[in-house]
Amino acid sequence: MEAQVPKRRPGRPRTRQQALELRAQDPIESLPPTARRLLDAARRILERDGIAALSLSAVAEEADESKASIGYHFGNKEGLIVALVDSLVHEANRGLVAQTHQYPLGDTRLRVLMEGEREIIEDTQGFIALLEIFPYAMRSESIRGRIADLYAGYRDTVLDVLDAGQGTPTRELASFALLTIAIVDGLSIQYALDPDRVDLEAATHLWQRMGRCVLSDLGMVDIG
Amino acid sequence: MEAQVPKRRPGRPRTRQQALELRAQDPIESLPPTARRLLDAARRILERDGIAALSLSAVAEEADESKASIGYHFGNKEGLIVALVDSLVHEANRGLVAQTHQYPLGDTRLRVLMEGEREIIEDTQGFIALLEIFPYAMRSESIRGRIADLYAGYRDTVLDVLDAGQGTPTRELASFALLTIAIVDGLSIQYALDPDRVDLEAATHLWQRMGRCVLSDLGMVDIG
DNA sequence: GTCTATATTGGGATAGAC
DNA sequence: GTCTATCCCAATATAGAC
Repeated sequence: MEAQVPKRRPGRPRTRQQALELRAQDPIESLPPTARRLLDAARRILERDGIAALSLSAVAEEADESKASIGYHFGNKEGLIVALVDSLVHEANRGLVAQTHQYPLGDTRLRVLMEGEREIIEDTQGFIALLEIFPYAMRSESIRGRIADLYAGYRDTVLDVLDAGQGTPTRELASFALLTIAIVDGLSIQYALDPDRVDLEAATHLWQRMGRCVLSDLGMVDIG
Repeated sequence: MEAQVPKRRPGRPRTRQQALELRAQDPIESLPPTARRLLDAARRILERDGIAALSLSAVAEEADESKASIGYHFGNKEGLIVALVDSLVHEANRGLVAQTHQYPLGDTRLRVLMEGEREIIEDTQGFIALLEIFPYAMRSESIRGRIADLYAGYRDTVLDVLDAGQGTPTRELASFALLTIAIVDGLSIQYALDPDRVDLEAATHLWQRMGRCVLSDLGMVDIG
């Protein structure tokens, strides 16, 4: 009896348009019900108890399914984690896009983006879950590629906010997107480790000031 | 036969002076030779093969010692990892302090700090090792506290560079230190995941520009 | 497709000789 | 202080019945 292998293996998207399309499809909606229950259970365990607690037995019990069904649907543990990453990545993308695209282009949306960062940092769950997977990601080409694509998507979203996404961004704008994402991650780490000694309010305020400073220099936006 | 428990348990340093003193002592120099070999072996395995490969058998083999000796010297695996974190933390601190303190105060040192960041990001080994431990850290109070102290030390070092360390920093300066460290970590993550799509050169250049912009605003430094 | 039962491995811990 | 040998357990994977 052959174990089923993960089906879709989409190539890394080459253009921003392709990346946007990739973000649109839900990787878990097409799964059989049992596989979906298993995946949901895995996500709950990862976020509640961490990667160390993510054993096949724990997943089976949490999902109220059998251990063997994991092997059937995902091949092995690696396959389960790949699917889990896909689901986390999709969710994370959906969240960011939803948060920014409900606002009009330009000044307001940028302010929303930067102020929204603080909420994202305080809601560390999703990010922490990805950090827990990081050790796996650095050893598995397919997992690392998926997370790398997630980050590329994040950067594209920031670019969309800044210039509505047309054309090739300047080197400065691309760098600004890189830094914006880096700030979110970096602050999340320090805040998760030690919330008492990390003043997110002041930090995001200063970061906004720095952004305003350089963006007006670049002639991009004036959010005063 | 009682297992030996880790000896030093220094309280969390309360002042910047205490933090500096803490950074001065080497936590592994006082260890017996066998314990030291075990710890060095653990560090090699962590950096080479990741946390998943850090089993007691692997450590014993790499160190050419017996598995039981780990239990004797460190109590259990958790104790070994705590000691490992101490050693990584000490090393990381030494690196940053050495890099900044060889330069004169003020403008030059700040530029060195910011340009040195790029090297730190490209040399991801130490940071990746800490990230691999992150899942443990979030579940173990003593490990998390040690890493939190490391970050507090980093931030203090940045403050030293900015104002030579006297007095209580303003909220803005404290935030700047926070952001500086966050940038290093955040860029490291994106660079580790996908070096081809991350232009460190341009990103650090833009970050320097943003720093210059806001610091001159604050009347702190002019590194033009 | 799903389950029970089991094979097999490898990990962490420790007793007891030296 | 250090080693050998062993114990116990948890985990993954899979065979085979239904």
